[in-house]
Amino acid sequence: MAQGRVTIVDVASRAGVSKSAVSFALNGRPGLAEETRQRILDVAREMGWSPSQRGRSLAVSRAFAVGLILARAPELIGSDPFYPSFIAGAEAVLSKSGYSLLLQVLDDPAREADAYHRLATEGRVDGVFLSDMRHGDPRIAMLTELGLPAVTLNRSNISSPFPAVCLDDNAPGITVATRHLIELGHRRIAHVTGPVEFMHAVRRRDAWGAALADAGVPEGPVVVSDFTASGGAAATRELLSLEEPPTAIVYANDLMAMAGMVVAQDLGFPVPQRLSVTGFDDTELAAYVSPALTTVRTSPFAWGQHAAQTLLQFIDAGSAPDVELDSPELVIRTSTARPLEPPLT
Amino acid sequence: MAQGRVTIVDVASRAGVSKSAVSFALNGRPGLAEETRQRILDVAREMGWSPSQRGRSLAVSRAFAVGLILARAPELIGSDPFYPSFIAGAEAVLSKSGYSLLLQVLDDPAREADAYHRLATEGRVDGVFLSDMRHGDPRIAMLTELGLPAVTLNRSNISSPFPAVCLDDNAPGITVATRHLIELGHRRIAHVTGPVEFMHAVRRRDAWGAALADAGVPEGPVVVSDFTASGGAAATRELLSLEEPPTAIVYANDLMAMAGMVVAQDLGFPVPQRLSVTGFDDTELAAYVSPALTTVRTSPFAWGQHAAQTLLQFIDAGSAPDVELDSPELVIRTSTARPLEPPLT
DNA sequence: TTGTAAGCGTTATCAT
DNA sequence: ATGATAACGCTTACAA
Repeated sequence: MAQGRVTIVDVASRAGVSKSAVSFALNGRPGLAEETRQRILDVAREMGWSPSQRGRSLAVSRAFAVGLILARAPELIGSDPFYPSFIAGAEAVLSKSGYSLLLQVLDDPAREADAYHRLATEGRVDGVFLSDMRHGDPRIAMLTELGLPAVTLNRSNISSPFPAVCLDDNAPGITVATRHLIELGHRRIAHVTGPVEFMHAVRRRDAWGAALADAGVPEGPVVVSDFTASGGAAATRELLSLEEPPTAIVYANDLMAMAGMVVAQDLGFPVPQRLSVTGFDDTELAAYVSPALTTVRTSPFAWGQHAAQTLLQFIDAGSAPDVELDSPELVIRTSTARPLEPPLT
Repeated sequence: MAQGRVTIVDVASRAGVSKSAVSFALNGRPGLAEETRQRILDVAREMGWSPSQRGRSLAVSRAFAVGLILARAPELIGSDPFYPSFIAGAEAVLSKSGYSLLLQVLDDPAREADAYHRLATEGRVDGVFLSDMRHGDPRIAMLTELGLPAVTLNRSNISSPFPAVCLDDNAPGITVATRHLIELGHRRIAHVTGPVEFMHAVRRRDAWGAALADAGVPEGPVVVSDFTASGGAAATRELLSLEEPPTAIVYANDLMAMAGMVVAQDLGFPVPQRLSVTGFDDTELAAYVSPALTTVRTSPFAWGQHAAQTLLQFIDAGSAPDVELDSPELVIRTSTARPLEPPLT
């Protein structure tokens, strides 16, 4: 097991210099002969030394870690392709700066406030990512209070002292999906959304509504669901048993859309002949269901990269500009087609 | 923002005792008058003090954190319901002990060794979870070398100094799935597996083979795939274009199974009439595809709990017993049925 | 250009 | 039972 770890003094004595010289060499500070610096670095590598994060942390009052707290039900996270890619993207830039990611998944959302509180008071992280922004999100007040830097993934509806890194914040992805259906000739276009507490749920709903209004198409029915397969199935059943069922449904995510397509076909609404369907996320499976799902492809990896970059800059400099990432693209597959009967005009 | 944090000396002086007294009170050490202890704790709460994790870490040479490194491609992690639940389970016990989880997702598996190395030498974590165990897994030698405690999720095929926490290690889940098909009367049962470097892939393959052998059923064809939807689709196409296509396929995970079912129906093999299909994982969507997928339900949350418990114990005590979790259960839905033609006996 | 010494906030040792 | 005092491993004035 770990015999006496090699520390900075070992390296110093081996290189015949003082501790501070080693520290300077490591951190690329000026005021060291290039030759000495090189020698020190060589010795360090040779001895397999990397500075103890613990000593470092204590000395500079930094944790060299940022946090991500997910308060959704695990099942929901599990079926969301977003997080792993986001985390991979974030990690790519964090690790370059010697930062780590602390992840917390809470099965009980009630413990959320407590979790942020602990992260802050124990000084485990220097900042956090705020995802799944909610209406009047209480976390931004909480974090300002705690003095913990943050970056919000998209915006809440309240003003925030934190930089926002936005991908599809105004849901242009849904706009283009809805337009696609309109162009195909659909006039009864429904929407299945997620819990209204989530900003992205209402933003998608609004984008859908605005796209319809823009085209002078009457607003179809909306069902508020919960982003789960079971929720998507139930919502679809509800929509298709209306007196005038829609000819197309815009779902707020792929999972609900895929479950919805199955329900539709069971109820005698073959997709896309009698019902067109669009999703959101472009999960891998979306291309392999039948019919293949027309959906909106986002790039969570890039989102993670920018979010991490912005967070680090905010931590460092005390401020960082908002970032708007490129709009996601619509991937057109076979779940969308012209409606059977032309609409009455 | 956070003005000068309150430290242990503040509490000490306010309570009129020494630093060590406060430390003793906090950690419930003997050698303190009950009255003093109480007074100290009161003052601490009153001042809103909690000990700095940084100072603590340096003093006791512990990070109070454990690591999880995922070296799969993010897409693959994203479609795997395993990790979020596992992490939630682990977190549930870690946070009770004041531990945190450090997560790293590597898009480039080549950086894996380096990642473990850094985690260890920088002293960021006190131990790690080893998942996705591989054949002759190089990580266990690496970690013994580094002196970093670990817990393996299931076993590798080589001996290990680390405790193993096992769920379905010998793939009884696949055994029961295969038996289920045999009992239905299938005699040409194929298998689609994951990359053979992964222990769980070969264990599942072996379990499938053993179940067939046990029942005196000839071993069907095997296609080595990659746990992705696209891989599952390709494998299925391959199996169904054989001269004697199987009447049932045991897939090593749900994603491949769901993609496979679609391919089968496209190729004129309606499920379950002409082809029975079983999956593995019981993702949420499995119940909402058509036909609903018969699959094996595991409990990653419990796995996470036990793994964390074991890891903490191993870190603390230097040893911990292996744990075998309950076998997963087979969830029978509508993707499996009796084969059309009775087998020739 | 290099070395010395004083923190950072704990815990742990050892007198008192 | 209690209180100095020395680690822990690093950074950073400041002195040489």
